[in-house]
Amino acid sequence: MKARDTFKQLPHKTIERLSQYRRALLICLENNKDHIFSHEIAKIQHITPVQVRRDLMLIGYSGTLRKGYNIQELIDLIADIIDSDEGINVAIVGMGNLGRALINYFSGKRHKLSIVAGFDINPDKIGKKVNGISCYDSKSMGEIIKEKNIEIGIITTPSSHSMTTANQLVEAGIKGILNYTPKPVNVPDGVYLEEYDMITTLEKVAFYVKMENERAADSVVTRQDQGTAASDF
Amino acid sequence: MKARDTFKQLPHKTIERLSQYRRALLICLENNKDHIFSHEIAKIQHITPVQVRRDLMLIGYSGTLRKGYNIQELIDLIADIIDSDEGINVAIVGMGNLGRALINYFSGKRHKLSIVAGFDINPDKIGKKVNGISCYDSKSMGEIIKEKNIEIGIITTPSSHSMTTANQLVEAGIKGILNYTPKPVNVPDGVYLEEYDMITTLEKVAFYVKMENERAADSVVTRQDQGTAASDF
DNA sequence: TTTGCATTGTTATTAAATTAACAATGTTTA
DNA sequence: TAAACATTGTTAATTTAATAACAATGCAAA
Ligand SMILES: NC(=O)c1ccc[n+]([C@@H]2O[C@H](COP(=O)([O-])OP(=O)(O)OC[C@H]3O[C@@H](n4cnc5c(N)ncnc54)[C@H](O)[C@@H]3O)[C@@H](O)[C@H]2O)c1
Ligand SMILES: NC(=O)c1ccc[n+]([C@@H]2O[C@H](COP(=O)([O-])OP(=O)(O)OC[C@H]3O[C@@H](n4cnc5c(N)ncnc54)[C@H](O)[C@@H]3O)[C@@H](O)[C@H]2O)c1
Repeated sequence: MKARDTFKQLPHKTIERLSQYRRALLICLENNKDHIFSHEIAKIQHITPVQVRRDLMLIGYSGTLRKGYNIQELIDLIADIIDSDEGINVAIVGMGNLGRALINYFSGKRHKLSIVAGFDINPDKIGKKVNGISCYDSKSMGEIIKEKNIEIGIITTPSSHSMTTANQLVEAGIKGILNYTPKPVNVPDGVYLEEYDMITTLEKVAFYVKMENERAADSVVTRQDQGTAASDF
Repeated sequence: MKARDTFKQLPHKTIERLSQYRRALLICLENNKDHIFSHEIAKIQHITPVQVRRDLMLIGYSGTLRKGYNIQELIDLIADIIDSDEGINVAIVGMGNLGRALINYFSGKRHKLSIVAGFDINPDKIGKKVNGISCYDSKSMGEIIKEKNIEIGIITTPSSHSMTTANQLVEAGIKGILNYTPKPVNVPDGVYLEEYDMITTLEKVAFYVKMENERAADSVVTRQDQGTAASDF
């Protein structure tokens, strides 16, 4: 069994954390650090040091006792695991507010993951460039995606068009889809799909804020109750 | 124990799914459906019907045998659980590409969750409005947040400023923070924090696409190997 | 030099989340 | 009317993820 085969069995959560560790490590590297302890990584990511060590164990990386992990080595290893050697090309479908924000954001950030095309149906947008990325007519998706060897599609159309767009992407031979619209899509087996839902996260925060508010309100009531009870004596 | 107390113990994942169920249900309602089966919800959300039924069991909702769940009722119940009666006010800090996209997106969508202010440090942005939302100077965060009773802050500043911003928000008495920058922040206990990392998700998609590519490549090799082996006979 | 200590790496345990199993029930069909 | 069926609701089992426990190691201080 090849080393990379063991990576296939990494827990999904570990994959996510590796991406996050790398981000933290890159920042540390900029600050001229060369080694880092598990508890330092843990602090940054709001997790436990054990979790960090366990993840690193799973990818077979060893640190140095009392010195920690070599940052550059670890970055390289993570790259080995999650990046693909040749890089992966990405397209954005729907060059609206979010699509453009994403393009601006990603431009020239990651070597191995590059947005190389945008698609839209609005004639005003087709043919224009955003941050150096051309916007093509959605109708030409099939050709462009093959021509530019695009493997991942990001959907940022209005949600009413998410399914059509997913179908077009699948038809064009895409391998992975990241759907930012709040309307989930269906794709056949073999196409990796991630639904990325911004409202859910905000609603989750709101829920726990609400819970905390109620807890606080309750504990005031409880304190009053106790007070009354005490005055009975 | 009040009914809402049982909700405090709902699994985190269930909270997330409730938000997603509601979204799906609202769409179904628009299409003039009035009832829905667990397997229909499941299909939309790419999960199993059992998961749906289990979640609904946890929130104590019962459907009708062979008829499914009453969509409106379920929407209302979910609202009871995750929304707060009075609504929650939200602020965006960092009125850049992402901040503006979020404002455009949220404007007039959810009653119970409204973005009511933006903050920035760029004089060109301060005093302007985006989609009806005023942009204030970050310096006045303390006052405005109290004045407008804002409980949740969304951070969309450059990542170099995420920690400063989080501190300002905490200082101003915010209850929950949603951090969209790739640089995690630290907040004291009692402030609910969610780190929302867009790169991680894309990198995750890329990882599984890569795995699939390698699997496909391997299986070609395997097939050739088998071919060779067979021709030995 | 020795003792204590910080830190890693790994196994064991616990907790959280998902899935499976199946009884209950009322509807439809034969 | 009876048999088959679709669907819910719930408990049990399984899987996945996180945490705890602790041995091993070698540096630092005494
Ligand atoms: N803006 C946000 O912050 C935000 C946040 C979360 C989710 N979303 C979701 O992202 C999606 C886009 O949001 P937005 O604010 O950028 O909307 P937008 O209206 O600004 O942009 C949508 C773009 O998609 C194009 N489009 C429409 N139909 C298309 C099709 N069939 N093929 C290709 N392009 C098509 C439009 O011409 C437009 O340029 C929406 O589904 C929204 O719900 C947005
Ligand atoms: N654009 C995206 O699609 C995207 C995606 C994922 C993550 N992000 C993250 O979101 C953040 C914002 O991205 P963007 O593309 O909108 O950047 P941007 O540069 O367009 O916007 C940043 C805004 O923050 C303001 N700002 C700077 N310092 C501030 C401070 N201390 N207080 C208040 N405001 C301040 C700037 O004036 C600017 O208006 C970044 O951290 C980025 O990494 C962006």
